[in-house]
Amino acid sequence: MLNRTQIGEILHRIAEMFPDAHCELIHANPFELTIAVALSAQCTDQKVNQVTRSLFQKYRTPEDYVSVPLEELEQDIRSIGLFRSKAKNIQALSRMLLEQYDGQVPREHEQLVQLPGVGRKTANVVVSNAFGEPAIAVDTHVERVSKRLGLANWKDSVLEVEKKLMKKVPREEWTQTHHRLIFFGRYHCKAQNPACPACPVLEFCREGKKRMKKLETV
DNA sequence: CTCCCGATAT
DNA sequence: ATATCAGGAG
Repeated sequence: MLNRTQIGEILHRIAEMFPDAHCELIHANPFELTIAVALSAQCTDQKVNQVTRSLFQKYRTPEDYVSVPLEELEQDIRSIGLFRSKAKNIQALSRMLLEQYDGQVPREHEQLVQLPGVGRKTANVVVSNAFGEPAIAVDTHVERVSKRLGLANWKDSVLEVEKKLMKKVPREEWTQTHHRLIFFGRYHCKAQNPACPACPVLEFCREGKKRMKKLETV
């Protein structure tokens, strides 16, 4: 549907819209980033930052997370949701870091996804934001935006969406593009009430045009 | 595929 | 009341 030129124009306009898109999870090192991303599943970045502000003061190393009872860590992250599985994962992840990696977060994607609670998306966020390795992490925003715009198909899995985006974008722009698509999805092309009437890429968006027609009939 | 789950927006 | 939020594991 979309040709090379159109895709380039779409990404260019989104880049102009959010020139300073970046990781909004507050962190001071790769370990904190890994914890923050693991906590961010089905939860807003704002809420994660609210919890990690105190969490990262109490827990600074993998040893710190392992040294408390599971129930205590659960209470410390309870307000984030999915807190039982996340607390268990964080302790197991910390143990694995201590046993296999001398307490350091590994730099390789292949090793990161072996950590409990770390899947493909989280690993991509860590390698790109903490270690400078180009990656496109497909989260709920990237998936929704890509499918609405027609950069991917509605039936595509998140892995298929990631592959299609990597093919359409130069490798050295993967991480920036990833952040811009997140900002675009979070602040403009939102899940509920997307701002189609004020959208700079409406002319390329099948879903947007469809939504505009529905607005006219009302 | 379902389950995990509290907080917030709509 | 319901949908959604930087998903991952079983």
